[in-house]
Amino acid sequence: MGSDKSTAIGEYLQKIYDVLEGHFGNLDWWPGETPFEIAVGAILTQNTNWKNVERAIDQLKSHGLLSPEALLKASDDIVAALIKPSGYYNLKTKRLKAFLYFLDREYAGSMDRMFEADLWTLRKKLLSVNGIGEETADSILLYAGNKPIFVVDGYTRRILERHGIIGNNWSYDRIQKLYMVCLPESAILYNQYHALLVSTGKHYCRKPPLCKDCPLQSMKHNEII
DNA sequence: CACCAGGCAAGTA
DNA sequence: TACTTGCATGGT
Repeated sequence: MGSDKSTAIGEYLQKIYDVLEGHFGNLDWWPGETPFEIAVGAILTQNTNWKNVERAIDQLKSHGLLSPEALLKASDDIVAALIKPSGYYNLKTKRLKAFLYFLDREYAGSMDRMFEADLWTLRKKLLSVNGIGEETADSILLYAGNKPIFVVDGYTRRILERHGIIGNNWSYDRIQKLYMVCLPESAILYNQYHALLVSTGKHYCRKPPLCKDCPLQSMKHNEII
């Protein structure tokens, strides 16, 4: 991995990265064949198990609705029925449509054209879409658009908290900046790092006594913060 | 049976 | 600003 900004926290975050990468290897995220599919997945996976999201995406795909034009034309009832396994299906139908209207209005329905926009300007615009919050916006930017922006999720927060790196009241922005200030600006790095944190969160660090086989078990928490 | 999962927005004080 | 609640399926 590249050099850091030579702070204690920066070195610590890199150490975590190295340990996790040694354990999980190269994960090459996000599961999804096209940028649009990834954006749809980012919305559908809100507070939802990825396995359920896969079912929903498979259904959209098998009905030929995994393109902005097709999905925009499909009725809400049809979409809701197809994405049912992902939960909150009525709400998520509205959120998908809100994103589609935005994409159509601002970028003629083209993901490519959307990603030509300036990163932070685009982020702000995505956040103005109803149903797209910080994590969803950043997931779309990083995983669909290959933009160098760090994604913070529940797993990230939980792992950092448990290891004494952040407090329980740190804002999304603060955690995101912690990473982005300490680590080199790299979409490839941020992609892999977030994927590693999610894998860690899924398999370990679930309930408070840290499990013995957690890859981070050996890490010291030397008075970070 | 309870609890969780790759959140978000709207309502309340 | 800082809580609280609704949204919903499928797995453990």
